Amino acid sequence: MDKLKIDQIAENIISVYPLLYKTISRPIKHQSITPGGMFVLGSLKRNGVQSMSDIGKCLAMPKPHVTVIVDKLIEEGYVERLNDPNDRRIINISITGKGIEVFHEIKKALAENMKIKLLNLTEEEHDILAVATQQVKDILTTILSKE
Amino acid sequence: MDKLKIDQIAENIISVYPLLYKTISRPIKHQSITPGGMFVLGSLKRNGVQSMSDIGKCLAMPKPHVTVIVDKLIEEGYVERLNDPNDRRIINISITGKGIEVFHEIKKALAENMKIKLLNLTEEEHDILAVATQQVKDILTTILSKE
DNA sequence: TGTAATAGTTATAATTTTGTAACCATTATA
DNA sequence: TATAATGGTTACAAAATTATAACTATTACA
Repeated sequence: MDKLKIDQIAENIISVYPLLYKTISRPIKHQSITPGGMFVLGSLKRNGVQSMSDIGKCLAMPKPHVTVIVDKLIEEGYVERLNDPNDRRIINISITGKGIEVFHEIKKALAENMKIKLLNLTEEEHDILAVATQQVKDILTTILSKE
Repeated sequence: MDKLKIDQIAENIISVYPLLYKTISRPIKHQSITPGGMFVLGSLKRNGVQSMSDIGKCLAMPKPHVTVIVDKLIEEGYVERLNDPNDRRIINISITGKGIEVFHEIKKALAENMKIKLLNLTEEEHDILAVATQQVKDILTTILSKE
């Protein structure tokens, strides 16, 4: 286990977060959705139907918080509750057409917002950023979905 | 401008954001510092002395919030106020030795926390993550340092 | 069957973040 | 000099996140 490399990863993550935050939080503003709601929609969009616990695990979010967020999303018609036929304790959450729509809208606003800034980059940097963000996403997802 | 690639970057960023936040916020808990305080320390550590407005701009944080956070950081002795000799309206914030210390402590806790999870990864994945986070950091920093 | 474990909700409180408006001191400018 | 603009603080309210504990319903298992 290379200690130096882990320190570097930690350092990078600490500095990247506020930067990401800056690029992401603005487009979400003015929408009828909170950041938490957006994350839940994103998780459902990526992973398909998920139980309440699954969502909490995926986003490292406490269960009561998931309940609150899902309640609000249902109120807006962005997701719906489904009973699990095999285990009646489980409640599966499914994103609706309207939910997918609003998710794309926000993603479009985010892309639009980024496009202005990305204009200053070279084609090569675009490629690097596309691959690098994908890799970070994949690996962190793997790490955090365990247990 | 490759629209598809930008969409992919936007998509990745939306999914990475909550994951990063969770990896950061957990180790910070139980410390005498909030995520916001951590971001301010990080900004000062990377950019050196900054005015209140600079901090707000760098972190896309409203000014009153910066004041509140800096007040708390000063209370703990992690940063200090410096008067600007050229413009008496400006107050520059400088990280102290104690601030650097606590920043490193938390980074160590973050690294420690990640180490456990990183154990499940291959050496190759470690390399990928180290490089990828570095690239994301560098490129986003470039983009956002422009105005 | 009886007990423990799991899935989810409810309620409540504390903390953090965000937003707004008013305000003072200082600087820039017409 | 009078006025506007800038940097920062204060005060307040609202929203979002986090944490905890108690609770119901269902399932697993000894």
